[in-house]
Amino acid sequence: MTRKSKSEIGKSSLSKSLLVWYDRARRDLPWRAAPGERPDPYAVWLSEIMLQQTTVAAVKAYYEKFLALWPRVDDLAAASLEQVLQAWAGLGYYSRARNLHACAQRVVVEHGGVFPPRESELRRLPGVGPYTAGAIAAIAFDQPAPVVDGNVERVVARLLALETPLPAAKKEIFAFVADILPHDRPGDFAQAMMDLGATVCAPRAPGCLICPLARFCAARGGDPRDFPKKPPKKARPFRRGAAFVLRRADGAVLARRRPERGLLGGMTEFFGSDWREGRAEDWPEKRGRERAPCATANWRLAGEIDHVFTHFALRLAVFVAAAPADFSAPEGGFWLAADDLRAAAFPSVMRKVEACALKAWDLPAPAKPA
DNA sequence: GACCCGTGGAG
DNA sequence: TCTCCAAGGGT
Repeated sequence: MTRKSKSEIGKSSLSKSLLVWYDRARRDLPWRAAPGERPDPYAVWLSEIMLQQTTVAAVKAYYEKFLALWPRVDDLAAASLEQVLQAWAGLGYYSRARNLHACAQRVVVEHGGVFPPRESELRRLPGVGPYTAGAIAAIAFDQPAPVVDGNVERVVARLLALETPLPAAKKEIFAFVADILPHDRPGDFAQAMMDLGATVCAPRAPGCLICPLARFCAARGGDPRDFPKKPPKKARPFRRGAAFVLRRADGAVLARRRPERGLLGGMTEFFGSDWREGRAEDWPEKRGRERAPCATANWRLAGEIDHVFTHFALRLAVFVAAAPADFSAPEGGFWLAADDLRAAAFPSVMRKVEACALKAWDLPAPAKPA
């Protein structure tokens, strides 16, 4: 029997303390299997994609909706991209939805409808990066894969009092996690690290007094909030534009689809101008109207809406008009029937435009979709 | 590595 | 135009 070094004992003890805590304090989440049970890889994958840069609270309703609409991966693969985008609308980062759909089809066609258990195979699937591949391998298949997300980065940066700023510190963090990973419960270990980061080792209010890893933590004694070190953020530019909501007598509105790639790719939107950088005073009302999809309609300004994207803020002037009787949808446009409005693949910014227009017409705001 | 890509909630 | 951020991935 080989003697264990002091650091090996410390690492083993750290993992044990974490798992003991996890068995008592683990969060009960819809996609999480009961203790001792193996979760459905499809459910794990679906939840992991949705949880990318997205809060648990925001994901829950979408997760339930997707699982109800498409209980298995072949159901999702058989759906149209349009249906998937409609169901994803409002959750953000829409390339995830496009990749989700493509990934489901790949799993069906290339893997017989069964998710591959190996991290290296998972990594090749669209929308599955280093984190997600490790998470699925560990959680769904109990493979000893290191799982490093934002929570784990914060927990480890504090444990080690890492002076290296992110993202440069990722290598070091990954190596540490790989080193302490217990091979008997890799799935629970991954989820325990993330639960700890989410509920105890929180960004702003770390609960060091109740932390099971406090005795291992190098940041304890100082201010844990000093870690991880992060580079300063860039200023967010301001853009401005106009949106046009044209309404037919039967209540249908004119819409179009955005290009497959790029911002809000594949999503439905109202016609509008470009969104250009500039100050509010550089955008007189008249300039917006020039871009209207129907020159003969009597456009009036309904109001303005504000929306914040990841890398710019947007203010949109919302113009509304009744469609002339002889007007037909222009190239690239289509009429969205009043009954189909609620289910349309509108991103949140377009829901704001819609709400602004409905209010101007004194129409009731649509009920929030289930 | 840098930049693009949404949204809503907490503090 | 408060700031910060949440189970990242693609290019």
